[in-house]
Amino acid sequence: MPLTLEDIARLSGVSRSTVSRVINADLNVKEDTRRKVQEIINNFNFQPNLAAKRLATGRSNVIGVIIPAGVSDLFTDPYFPQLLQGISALCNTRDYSVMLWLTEPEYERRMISRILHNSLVDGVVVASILMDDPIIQLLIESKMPYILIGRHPTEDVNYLDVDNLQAGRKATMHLVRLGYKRIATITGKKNQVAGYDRYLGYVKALQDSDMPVRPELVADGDFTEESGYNAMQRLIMYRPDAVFIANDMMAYGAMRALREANLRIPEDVAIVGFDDIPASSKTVPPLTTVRQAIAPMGGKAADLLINMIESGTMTTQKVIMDTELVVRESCGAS
Amino acid sequence: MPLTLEDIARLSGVSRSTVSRVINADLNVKEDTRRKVQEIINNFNFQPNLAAKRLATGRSNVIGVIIPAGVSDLFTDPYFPQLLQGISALCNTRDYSVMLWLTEPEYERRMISRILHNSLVDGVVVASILMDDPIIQLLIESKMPYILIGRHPTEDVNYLDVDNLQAGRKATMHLVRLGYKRIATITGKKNQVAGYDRYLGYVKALQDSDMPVRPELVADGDFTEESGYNAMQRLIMYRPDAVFIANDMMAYGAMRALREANLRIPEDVAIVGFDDIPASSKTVPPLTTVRQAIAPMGGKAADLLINMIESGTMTTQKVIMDTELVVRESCGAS
DNA sequence: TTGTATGCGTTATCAT
DNA sequence: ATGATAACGCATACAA
Repeated sequence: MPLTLEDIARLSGVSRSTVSRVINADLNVKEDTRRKVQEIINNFNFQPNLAAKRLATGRSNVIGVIIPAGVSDLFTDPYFPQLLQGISALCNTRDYSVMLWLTEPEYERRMISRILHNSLVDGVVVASILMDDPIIQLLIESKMPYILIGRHPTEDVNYLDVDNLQAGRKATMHLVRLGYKRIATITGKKNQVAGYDRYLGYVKALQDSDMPVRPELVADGDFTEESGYNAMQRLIMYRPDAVFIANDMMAYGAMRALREANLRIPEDVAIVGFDDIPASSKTVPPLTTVRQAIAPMGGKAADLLINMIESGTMTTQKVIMDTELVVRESCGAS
Repeated sequence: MPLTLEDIARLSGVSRSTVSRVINADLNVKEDTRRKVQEIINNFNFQPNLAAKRLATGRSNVIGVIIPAGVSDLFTDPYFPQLLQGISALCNTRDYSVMLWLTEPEYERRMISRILHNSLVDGVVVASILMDDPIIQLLIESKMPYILIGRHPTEDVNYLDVDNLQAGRKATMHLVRLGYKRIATITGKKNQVAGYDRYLGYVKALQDSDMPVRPELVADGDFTEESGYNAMQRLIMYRPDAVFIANDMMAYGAMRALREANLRIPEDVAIVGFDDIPASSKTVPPLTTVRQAIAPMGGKAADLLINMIESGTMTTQKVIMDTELVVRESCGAS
């Protein structure tokens, strides 16, 4: 039912090829006819059929975003919305569209394999990969341009990440400098790179300060509020005077546990979180936390991916984004 | 580079059409050859080119989701992630993919028009529409199957929504029954249907109870935490003993304002929110709020849309989802 | 039951 | 500078 190149050609008295040239800004077209054709296009609000374009050129101007829904909590953590926002905004500027897949673990492999081979997208951004995720292999084999959000230990893998290790170190170091002696940590999932690296940063800060890493002061969580609450309850008996917590959601849980135990923040226990999600400036007391620029990271990822697509190159990229420690009352700042 | 039907045909010693029949589960194919072909397909992990399929059939098995990013706060409110989750999960079950557009106000019209005409998607879900949104007209004119999330006052428009009016009435009525006399409200944006309808529900509850609607007890917000905080500060001087607040984010802001004014919840001021976002069971005190099933609503919307697409009908649909009042301590429940 | 031929709406190559 | 024509990979009407 929609108009085609052929229709526009007939209406403006030229051939299909000329119309195509006008649309693709080909220089070999007389200014006069260009204007004439463009007017018809505008009048009828003609939009070329992208499926046909895809078939003819091999490119769709669509990138895929794959979010393994099982990995993190899509509902409570604004991480993914922000990432999507960044990706989407950049795609708008470069005339790309985004295809979104929230993959469920049970279908993940099959679905990924479909995505990589059915030619719907020119490249993919894959968010929140596990350290040992098998889909990496599929990605590499597929020859499709891709970029991971989240560092990956393997060689020859394209990724983009915040410097979780440095950030974890910086956050813990802040507590060291403030004079805390029994600094604990609540970790994220250690099979996720972010969880692992933040934990390593904590360890490194203590080692660099010649302080012991006490196993009883390391409590594992899984990035959810609930797990932060539980982890803090386990930690309390070991009397930490400060805690570095691998994300803000868990920090809220930890604060809840401290409140229930009638411990004051930061007088009895100081807290540092990670993410600076919007609510963190509104907690009581406001949370000291590491700010990572999620949306810009998404934009950067999409930009790199589109560059790879358009240049046809697949050079390995490893980009590390900076972070910033936002100091608030939860660890004693005024 | 990827394999084509032709390749598979050659490899399995049949014709292109037979392979096509196998893939599309056509009954007219001998079980024997079906198995043979299927095996080749599996061995080579063949995936048909969807652009070509789209071109040949006129259908892409892709639906679009359009979220006007200007309308609400994508980052702090889990509404959109949940909606996306519901849509995505349903699409997985029906073998559809989703294309996501977060439209920015300045480009919105042009972008929508492109989406509706470039044949990338078979239909669209449009979230969070303004009451007077001009894109409705574009939708109707385009003849593309669509469904709005959010009631729309115009006739002959397909939408799906929670019953905001009933829910607002139910929430306010709860406060009436508990004996509160000076019940205030903090509204959402009144040019969004949800904001408007929840406000109407508040008014209706008071009228049905022969209580006056006092203008000074109505404070307008815009669904953000900050606006809830400001609105509550304005309300305090008029001494409300209870407040119905049009969403949970604003309720958090209001609770912050009350805390700063040294007013106790619910002893001095009782609170009812709307959304039951995950954090609402963890506030102090836990928030009484209206729960709407967002993800299921997204799934339902996608289901309806796909039905429209596959049946080729465009009958007007108006579906209203139920809500549930979750009573917690913020209005005096144990 | 299977194969052949045609068309879907573009782009791209080749003439003119 | 422009037009005719052949792909692109699939589905499908028709023939066998």
